[in-house]
Amino acid sequence: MGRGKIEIKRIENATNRQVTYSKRRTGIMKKARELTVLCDAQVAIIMFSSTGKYHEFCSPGTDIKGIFDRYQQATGTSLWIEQYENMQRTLSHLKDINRNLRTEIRQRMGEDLDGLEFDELRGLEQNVDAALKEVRQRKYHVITTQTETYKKKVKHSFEAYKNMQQELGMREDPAFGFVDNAAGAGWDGAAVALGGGAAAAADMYAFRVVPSQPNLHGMAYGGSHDMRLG
Amino acid sequence: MGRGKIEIKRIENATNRQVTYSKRRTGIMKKARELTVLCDAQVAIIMFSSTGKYHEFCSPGTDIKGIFDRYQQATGTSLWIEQYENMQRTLSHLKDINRNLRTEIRQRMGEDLDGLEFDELRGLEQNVDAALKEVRQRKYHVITTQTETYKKKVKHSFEAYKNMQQELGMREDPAFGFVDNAAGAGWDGAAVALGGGAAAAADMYAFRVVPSQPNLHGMAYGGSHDMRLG
DNA sequence: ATCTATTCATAAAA
DNA sequence: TTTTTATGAATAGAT
Repeated sequence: MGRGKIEIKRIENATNRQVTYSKRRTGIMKKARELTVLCDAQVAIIMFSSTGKYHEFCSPGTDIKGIFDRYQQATGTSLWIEQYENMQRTLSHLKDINRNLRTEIRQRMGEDLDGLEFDELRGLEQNVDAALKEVRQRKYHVITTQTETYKKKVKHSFEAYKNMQQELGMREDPAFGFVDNAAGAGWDGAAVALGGGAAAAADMYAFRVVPSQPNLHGMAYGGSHDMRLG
Repeated sequence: MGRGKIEIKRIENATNRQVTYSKRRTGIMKKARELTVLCDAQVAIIMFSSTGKYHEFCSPGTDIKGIFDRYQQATGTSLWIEQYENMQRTLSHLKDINRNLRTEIRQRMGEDLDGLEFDELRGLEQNVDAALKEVRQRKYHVITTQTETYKKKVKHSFEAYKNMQQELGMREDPAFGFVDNAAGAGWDGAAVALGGGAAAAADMYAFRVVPSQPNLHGMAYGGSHDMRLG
């Protein structure tokens, strides 16, 4: 059908290819429309040219999605439904897990204990007790390290100050002595601040429950767990 | 194209309609295949005859789903992709939450504390300490209730026994006395068992950390949290 | 795009 | 069904 028979193989000339695509596409669409009317059929066609241009045909009375839905039903081999249902399952599984995790956290916070058997309560108590010991040990370690660091800082700074004082005293007039004393008082102040810190640290080992709830990694210990799904 | 021109309208004769559907369907499929090869295009066709019979064509190198996915991208009108991506987002959000919850639980168990600041540690300690008090209180309540129940049971049973003994003593011969004594020993045994329970209860308030890890709601306190996604 | 010479598709018949 | 064949439709290459 044309001025000569052509071999069915890729048309190398890009222009010819594009022209042929246009003509034949129109032809197919027309055929599809005729089939739809003549035979009372439903047809959906989606096409992409080699240049990425997109065209579609769809029988009137439905749409591409409608035909694809029917296609999935007909084939049984659901393309997306399967994936979709997999995701649904995964999602609900994750939600279950999250609910359990929240329950565990609440129980570890001493809430919602009504449902627990005695043995479970005993296990929880021992576990929380062990955890408390761990946390205290870690806190102790941190405060020790921090105190050491402060001590070193102070010592270093104080030595720097002494050196400076000494150098100033050796080659400057006595008017600087007053300034030096003031600097010394400043360092004493730092030492007092450090002492305050140590006192606070000691205090922290007391079993004090304060209303303020610090956050850890964005989670409020003792607060409500608002990381649920919207 | 045939022995006579035909009008493009529904073929009323069912047989003719079916025959025409068959022939024209074949024709369209052939055209589609040719277009695919000649023009290096991607084509997908889905058809349903008026009798519900289903046929498809798809360019080699892809499948219906592939073309449909591309179609959705091209049109922007995401029929299903939007839903899919929503679910993906929800899923990854849930996973994040899950991870955070696990972290919180681990920290409440005294693990993974390295990343915590001092203030966070202090908050955690106070929180866990408060939780421990709650758990102990609850355990005490449970054990008290349980003990009361046992006491009532024993009392009730003992009274029933006494009544029986009395009745037997009143109208049966002394040979039953031996049997009654044996029954009494049985009740003594029950009392001893109860006493053992009470002793165990007292022991449970000691800060004992045992290797055994009871489960609560299917979750192992102190165990690994294996409720993660597969 | 539009125009033909050709080839192709297919309606009706068998 | 499939095959045949006369005929209308589609289109390759030219313009």
